[in-house]
Amino acid sequence: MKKIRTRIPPSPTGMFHVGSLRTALFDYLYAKKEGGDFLLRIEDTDRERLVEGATENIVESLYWAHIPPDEGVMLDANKNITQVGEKGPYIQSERLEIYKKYSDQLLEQGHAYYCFCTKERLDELRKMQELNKQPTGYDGQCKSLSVKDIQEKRATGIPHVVRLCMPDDGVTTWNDMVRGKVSFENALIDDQVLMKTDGFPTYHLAVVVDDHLMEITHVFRGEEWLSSTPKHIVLYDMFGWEKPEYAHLSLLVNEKKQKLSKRHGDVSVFDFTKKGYLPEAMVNFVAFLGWNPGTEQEIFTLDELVAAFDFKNVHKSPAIFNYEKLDWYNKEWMKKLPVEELAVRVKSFFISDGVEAYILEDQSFFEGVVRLGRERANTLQDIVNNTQFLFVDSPSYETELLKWKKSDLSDAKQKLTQLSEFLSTVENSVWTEEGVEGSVMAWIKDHDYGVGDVLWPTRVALSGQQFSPGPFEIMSVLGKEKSLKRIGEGVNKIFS
RNA sequence: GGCGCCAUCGUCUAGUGGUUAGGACACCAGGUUUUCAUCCUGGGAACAGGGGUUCGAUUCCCCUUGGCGCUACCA
Repeated sequence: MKKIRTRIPPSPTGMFHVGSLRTALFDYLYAKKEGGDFLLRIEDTDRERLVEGATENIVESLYWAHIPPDEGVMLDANKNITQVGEKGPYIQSERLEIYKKYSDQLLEQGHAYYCFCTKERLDELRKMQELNKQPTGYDGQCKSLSVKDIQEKRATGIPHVVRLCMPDDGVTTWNDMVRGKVSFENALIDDQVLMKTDGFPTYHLAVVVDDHLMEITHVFRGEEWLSSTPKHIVLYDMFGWEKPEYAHLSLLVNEKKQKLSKRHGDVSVFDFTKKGYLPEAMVNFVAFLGWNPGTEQEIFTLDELVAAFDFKNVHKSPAIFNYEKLDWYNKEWMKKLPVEELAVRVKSFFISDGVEAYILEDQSFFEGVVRLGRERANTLQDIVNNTQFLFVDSPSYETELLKWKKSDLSDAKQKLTQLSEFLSTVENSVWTEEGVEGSVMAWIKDHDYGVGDVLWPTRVALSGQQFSPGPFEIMSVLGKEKSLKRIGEGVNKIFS
């Protein structure tokens, strides 16, 4: 039984895309499920679109999502980029002589030919074809060049590319893991450029050569590759190599059902990490785009996904990337994570927001903050946003806010004054959420006060906000001293 | 234009010839509650259309329509 090997081959042309994350996740899940390996290969053959730092971003995104590669481009102990494995290099720009070798082989065998056509001619050709409503594609002019012509042109240094010599009859068919039988007529397929004038291979040559040399058994990729698959299959046959299994995954699309692109909103993994989405939520969400476990379970850990994953539940229609559902997953995961763990994750968001690091050293305070912040948060950033009032000296708010429903401010002042006196008698040892709640509720009952008449102004005095966590939660986080200070300030705001 | 892929609630989806077409998100209503959130209960909401095949089609086949993808010396 051959070892299963999958791979994610991103181009470093920008931040790692959520669609690539989903493909990578499926690669990872399948490999892990089958006891195989998952590799990362960097496909940097387009020299013009290279983006600095993109490779780092790709690797870091994979690690962030907890789906690190087993082989290929990886991170070392110091978080530096490194390459690990016997089949390297795993960065295509470092493999140029390999592609040259195979390109030459194709040339020799007559499966490819030199093409000296200029960009201008090609543009012109395409324009004419479009004008005449003909299928676009190379017209094969250089295919019939004589050996002598070729030698002359090469000798004079005219730039050339190498083109694949597609068979002009027959049908290329394969059995796709998600789509079943797919066929294309060879005659309709263009003589694809394999080697560019700059000596770099195109995707089509490089991907086939590398997947073969790296012993990739399963190729999972987006549906946009469906129509170029015949070219790849033809190449495998020309080389006499064993073909991998293909699975063309449905596209991730936006509300307008178009391919997700950065022109419309957030599409890179980094966009979501910086907003405070958890990798667990992101992975969980993205796994459910085009796949389902066949049960009604919605929340899955990575390990559970590995166990449950099966291609028979991968389906073929495109999936809209639904940000609201992502929020829900993130909220669920924030609830599910232990508070101390969530505190670790959210810490940097507080720091970025300007909270002094030493304040967060107080573990019980910080965890209290987090516990209370996550109740109303969809993201880590939300936790920061809705707990800001806990970090200020005194919350600022309109005095009117202290007024509860049909009650009035002087009543609020009276209740707060009395409550303050009572609270100052509460022992520090009782000053927990439950302790304060028990004491205060009993006190309210003893005085036969309306619960809202007391608790509303108290909560507002503590938080300064119309909507906030409950007063007992806040008091337990703030502690007795600060709580009494805020209630006192509330009293002073009201001039009776 | 050519080629290809796709088609169940608004969204993610279950369903593989016989179901009151199920769940989740979102939405709406009610309840709990000191606010908001949580939580609980309930509700509206879908098989694109037309032909076949069949005793019977959401399910199988064909056509139409619609959406999308590819059609580069980009991946």
